[in-house]
Amino acid sequence: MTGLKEKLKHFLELKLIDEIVEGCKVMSFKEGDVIIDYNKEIKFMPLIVSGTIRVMRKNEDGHELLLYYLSSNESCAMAYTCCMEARKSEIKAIAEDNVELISIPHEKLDEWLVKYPSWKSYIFNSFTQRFNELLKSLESIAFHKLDERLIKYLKNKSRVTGKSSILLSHNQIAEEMGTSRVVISRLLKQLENDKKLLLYRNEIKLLSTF
DNA sequence: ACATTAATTGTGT
DNA sequence: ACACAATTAATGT
Repeated sequence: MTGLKEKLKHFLELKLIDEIVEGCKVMSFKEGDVIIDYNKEIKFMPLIVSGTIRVMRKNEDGHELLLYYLSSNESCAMAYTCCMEARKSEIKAIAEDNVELISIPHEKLDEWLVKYPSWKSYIFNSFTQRFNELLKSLESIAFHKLDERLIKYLKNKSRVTGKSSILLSHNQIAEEMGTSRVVISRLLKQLENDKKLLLYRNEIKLLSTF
């Protein structure tokens, strides 16, 4: 708990940190646990202390695709919007590994927004960050640059796992990106020919040139 | 050790 | 996108 204070110090003011430590619960999740599910009321906004969370969204045709990852000191922009009006969740959040997070009661969100400038800029920053990400992927989709999206996906995956090997089948990658397996296989093959990575069964090794 | 089967990956149309 | 071939891993005998 003391280490937690240290981490928050860098971007939140002290009085706010005290309030967080006083009034907020710390929750733990194991790999694969569902933290937030579709159509559930979101009563807490998560602030990740350690571990990483995968945020998914279901399409009209029932297919799930990956929105983004959340790791240390990040929070969920989607959860925030839902919390404010106590709306039902449009997303699903799954623990990618063991996760510790602070759950912030939704009553506090408004209150802190006017009370603490650092909270306001923290929330604002995480929104613009997500917004820019979405703009970039929108651009990629508009120009059919699936290869760029795949590269970002792989980089992301290796960042959150901390490993240069990605242990997934082409099919799982395709599902998370909302495409077909064949195109992923072909793109990966090209990347392998360009000496960017090595392909094995259920494993992709990223090379230093990646 | 070998055969069978299932799952993953590669490729052409 | 689809179909099929090739490869690899898993399991049983």
